Amino acid sequence: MARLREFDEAKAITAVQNVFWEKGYEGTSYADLTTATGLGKGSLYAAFGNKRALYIKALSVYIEQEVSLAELLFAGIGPANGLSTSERVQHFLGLAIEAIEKRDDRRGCFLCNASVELAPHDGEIEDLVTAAHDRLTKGLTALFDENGDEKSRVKADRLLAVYLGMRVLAKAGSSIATLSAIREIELEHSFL
Amino acid sequence: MARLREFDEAKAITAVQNVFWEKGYEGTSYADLTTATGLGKGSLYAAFGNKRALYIKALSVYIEQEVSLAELLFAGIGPANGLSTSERVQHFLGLAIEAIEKRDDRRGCFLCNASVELAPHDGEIEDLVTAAHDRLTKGLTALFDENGDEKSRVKADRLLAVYLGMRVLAKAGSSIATLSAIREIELEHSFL
DNA sequence: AAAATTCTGGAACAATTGTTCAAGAATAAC
DNA sequence: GTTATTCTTGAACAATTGTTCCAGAATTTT
Repeated sequence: MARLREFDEAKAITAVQNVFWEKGYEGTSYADLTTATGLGKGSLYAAFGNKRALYIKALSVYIEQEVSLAELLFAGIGPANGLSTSERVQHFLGLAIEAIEKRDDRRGCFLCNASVELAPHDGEIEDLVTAAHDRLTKGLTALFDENGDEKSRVKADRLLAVYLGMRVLAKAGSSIATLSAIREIELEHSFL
Repeated sequence: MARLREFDEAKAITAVQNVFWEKGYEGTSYADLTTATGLGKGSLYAAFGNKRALYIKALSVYIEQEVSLAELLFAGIGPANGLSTSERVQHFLGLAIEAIEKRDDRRGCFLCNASVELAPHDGEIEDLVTAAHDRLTKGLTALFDENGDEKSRVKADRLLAVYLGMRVLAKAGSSIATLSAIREIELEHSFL
């Protein structure tokens, strides 16, 4: 043992996450990351490695946080306790709306961004993204299964597509009215 | 008048389009573009301008081509003549599946890629993307109107979201089986 | 053929890229 | 307090970035 690490590792990767989330992988320079974290290049490299490793770390943390929350939502655990199937789906799609509505945040879903920008070119990132999608799909499938839905799996896949599509529309500048209307009709249709 | 332009302008922007489509805006260097077109930097700059102008040009051409085709499909004109509403929607969503199935092409939809990477940061590109989405939505709305659908507009927005979501899933590595199943259930649900 | 004009390729540019490394600061163990 | 170890900062690095510019090639008009 010797000199202790001065910076908070978790805060650093949160800062890194925000930069990649906002600007994408190629749009982010290592200088952006040192600025955002307030660290020297040496420290960042020593702690996490190169730019790609940093991105993978940030994405992994994002997935672990957001997908876990979604799983709780789908399962009706915690804050989602007592919510109906429809209400849980409503909250899920609401993620895409609230980011715009409440936070004026057009960074979209980091997972979705990674799928578009990097998954086709980087096998490791593809695996991360695929695993995250699988967890979401499984959670949604179980949710639909609660109602004895026979096509639970396909409906789960389709709902994930709707969610991702809404995220894309939000980045493209779709209005809250449009996004809300999509969610509304989606809820009507899914549970006839 | 003096020396004539030696290269084919249309071929050049097609080459440029393919590079941006494959690698994204930030992932593409001007050197990539000169390599792809076979032109010197001077020629490219003289003919089209800087990197951003080149991207906007390539995106505009893509939109004009693809959105026009989609409009014909929705309207049942040309190759789509005689197709039912359901069949036209099937073909539309098929765009996301066939790229993978027939061409093993994971570049996705250039318009969707632009929405994710650039629309939130570049107003001019946002406008292009929004206009394209509007044309698609209008075409779909008219299609649903043929059946006297009262919620044609919202259904159009929702279908666009499904399409974009499928494009994201395809980039993320979703199987053809999954994508096809999504399309199938989407067709069942949309026309009850 | 000469002149005028436009195109072409690539050299040149400063700025930025991702990464490495070394010199010094800070702390734990002795 | 000394030693050993780890951390921190930032200088240094070669490579690449987007862009400009110029010398020469090509073509039309005179």
